[in-house]
Amino acid sequence: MSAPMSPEAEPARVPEGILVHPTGARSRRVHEAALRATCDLLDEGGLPAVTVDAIAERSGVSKATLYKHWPSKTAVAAEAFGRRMAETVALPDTGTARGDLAEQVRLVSAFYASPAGTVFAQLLAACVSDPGAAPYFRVYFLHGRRVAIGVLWERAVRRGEVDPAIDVETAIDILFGPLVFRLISGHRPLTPEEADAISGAALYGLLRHTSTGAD
Amino acid sequence: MSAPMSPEAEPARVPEGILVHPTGARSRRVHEAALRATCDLLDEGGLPAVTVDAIAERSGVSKATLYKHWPSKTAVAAEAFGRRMAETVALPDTGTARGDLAEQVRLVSAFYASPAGTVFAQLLAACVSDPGAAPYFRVYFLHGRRVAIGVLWERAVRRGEVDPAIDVETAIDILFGPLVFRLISGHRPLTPEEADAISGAALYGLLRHTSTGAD
Amino acid sequence: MSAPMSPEAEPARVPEGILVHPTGARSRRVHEAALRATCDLLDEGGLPAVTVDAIAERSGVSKATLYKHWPSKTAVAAEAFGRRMAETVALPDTGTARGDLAEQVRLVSAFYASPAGTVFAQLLAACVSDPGAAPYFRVYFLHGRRVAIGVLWERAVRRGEVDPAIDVETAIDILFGPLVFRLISGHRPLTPEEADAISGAALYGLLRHTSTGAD
Amino acid sequence: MSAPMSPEAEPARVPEGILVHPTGARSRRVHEAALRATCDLLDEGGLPAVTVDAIAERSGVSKATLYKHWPSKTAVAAEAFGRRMAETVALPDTGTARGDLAEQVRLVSAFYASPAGTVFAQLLAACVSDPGAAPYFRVYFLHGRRVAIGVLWERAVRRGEVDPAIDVETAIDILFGPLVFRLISGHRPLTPEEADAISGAALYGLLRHTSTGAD
DNA sequence: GCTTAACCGAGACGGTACGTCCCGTCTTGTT
DNA sequence: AACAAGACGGGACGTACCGTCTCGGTTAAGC
Repeated sequence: MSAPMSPEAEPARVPEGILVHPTGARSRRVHEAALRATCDLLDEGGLPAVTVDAIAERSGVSKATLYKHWPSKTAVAAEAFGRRMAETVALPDTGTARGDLAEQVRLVSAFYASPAGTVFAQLLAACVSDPGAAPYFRVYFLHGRRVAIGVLWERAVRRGEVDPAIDVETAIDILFGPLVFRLISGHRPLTPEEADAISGAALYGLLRHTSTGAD
Repeated sequence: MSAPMSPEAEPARVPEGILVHPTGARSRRVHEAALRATCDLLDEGGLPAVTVDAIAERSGVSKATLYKHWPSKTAVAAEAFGRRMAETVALPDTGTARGDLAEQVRLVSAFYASPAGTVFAQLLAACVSDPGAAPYFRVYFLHGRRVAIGVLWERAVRRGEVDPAIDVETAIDILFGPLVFRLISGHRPLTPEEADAISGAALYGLLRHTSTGAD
Repeated sequence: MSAPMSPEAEPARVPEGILVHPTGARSRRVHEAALRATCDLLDEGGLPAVTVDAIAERSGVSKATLYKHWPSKTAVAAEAFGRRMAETVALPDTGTARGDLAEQVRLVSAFYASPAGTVFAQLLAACVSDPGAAPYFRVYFLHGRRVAIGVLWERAVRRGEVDPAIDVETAIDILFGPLVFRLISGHRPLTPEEADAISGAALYGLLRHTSTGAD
Repeated sequence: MSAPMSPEAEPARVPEGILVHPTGARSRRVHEAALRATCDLLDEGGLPAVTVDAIAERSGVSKATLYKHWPSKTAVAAEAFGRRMAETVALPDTGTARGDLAEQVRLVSAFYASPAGTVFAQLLAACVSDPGAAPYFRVYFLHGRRVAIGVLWERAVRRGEVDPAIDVETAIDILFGPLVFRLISGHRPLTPEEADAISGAALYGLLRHTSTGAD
């Protein structure tokens, strides 16, 4: 809705409108303690290990206070996961849009296949039954990712390598939606080969090319 | 035992390995009663309304029996939902692959945006944390859908309209993965316009086309 | 340990030893505001409606301040209730001790059966698990009542109508203890008829009278 | 098992109407386990030590099950306390009604002044704010006591020692109500001397006796 | 009239217990 | 033998108050 697009943009601007919670020195410390404990729990047992009671016990933050800072445990986990992952964003630069995008699809595919990818899937799934947590996931995780891909796309547009009529949002979803689909439903594996097949087909399109040329 | 999903892929072979449960006349009646009750519950309150206790009470099937037929409530819901939806599959035939596929993306997008689409999202999400239910969802729902799209794709391949080097599985995921992504994360709407933007970009590819023409 | 019985005994003497709190003009205003808010809460929902948070919000007095004036919310409620009820004490004067005491038992029984009687029971009960509040209840409520009955009793003693060997405390407990017992445990109703039965038996004793006359 | 309601009337007749809970061998064992654990907790810390969580942990009975057997923790405590105390009822037999009743008042006064008396007071008080528990307290504790006193009273009536016009319920409340009042409010001590003063005044009445002799 | 110290409001916080929900297992008795 | 009925242990939920503890901001007395 309103999230600023710059890499360093502070969430303090209240993106999505409602991620508000107590402020002040003490509250900030409490907030961080809860996020740190939640990260540990995610590492140890994924999202299922993240229960409100566990966060409270591990962090020393009381349950009532947790509910004053977040609408649900999923929201805490989304913020904790998003904040940590924000550090690990590294964009490829191969010289061509084709190369950059294909590489990025490969990277994201590998990420999804990793343990962190499992957590990503659990969070994504949890947001379906926990609408209050969805904004947290979008703001603290998805948003940063989409911004990063946006940089790649803009670069490609400036170079004239991609179709400028295509919205970046559409492009992102076409490249990564297939990976998400597979991650969630598990109907196909997430291997580098599959990643290349997907990026290849997405970049060049599904329709026959020779038909436009000659033949 | 289970609904045959397509001409060649018979689930009777116990696909995915473990969809077994008691047989016999009495058991069959019990099985159907549970599925019927589950359908009602899905209609009334979506997946959250489907609890083992509710199915048992509504269907007259005891909880112990339910656990002999299915590994979890999500599995029951997946089978119930899949069976019902199997009746409503109708493939477009516009005369061109481009038209058929674009229309199908529009239809699926509309389906996802409907109440049934909400249930679909809930089931998909539930499968993440309930691995035992995932096969049921694939066999009783996804499989039929993919087979149907496969028919469209084969037709297009025979006509020479699509790139035959692209695997049908890849094509399916590129066309519908973006919709699934949006359905789950809610970061973009599922309107007909968006559906067309996606199918357009997917069919023609993200890279600039003029490059193929001249230059 | 117990409250002095004299009519003029002012609470300012700090009976029971520990009913101390900040003084000064500002504090007095705060004190009154809290009592007023507590009275309102008692009217609206009885003692259960009296929570420290509710008093604070309603009165504008902060929780920390409340704890500087009273040891617990029960103490506030006891003082608020006692102060208000102090205005409503009216002693019967029928001409005979028998009539006065019987009428008083009837009046108290009716009071116990009224909404205010419910609050009385709640306060009495609360003092069991909140020893810090008991002095407040005794000083601000019970004391006044016992003093009033003491007036009746003294009058009767002077008239020679009652047994002067019986301590006024004993007499009070025999006349009103039964009512309190019923109020708390609810094993018998608090009707005027029952009140008369109790006062009658208490005044004349349980033993057979004819036996003393004849035999 | 339970306080006899009358020589032969079994509580199974659902006294007070609603003390129902699951039956069957397993349930009976669970019921007993909960009561035993509650007794231990009462011994260790009185009613405040009886929390639903504590009963559950100590007895191995789950919270949900506890709530299927009793409406509240107070009800459990009342039943546990009542059942245990039922064993300790011993009636005096001094030869005269006067002696029997005075002795009984002394005994009850001593009981109230004992640790068990504290628990009694806590239960009585708790029933005020927990109406669902009151029937349990009446059925499992008060009733047995009142029946016992009733035996004393009947004996006295048959002997012609007490006024037959006085209902036994009234007599009981006059003799023991004062003790209960003192126990709860703490305005006077519960010593043997006070007990005798009370029973003396109650048995002979508050009015002057010389009037019956002459005049 | 100006400090300055006591008092206050606002409210966040840790803690304890609550009563509920649903799961998956197990027992009992029936058909 | 398979089933209905349903009790049970377990675990997590979200809420309600409590009593304590910072923070700043007002008084209102004493200098």
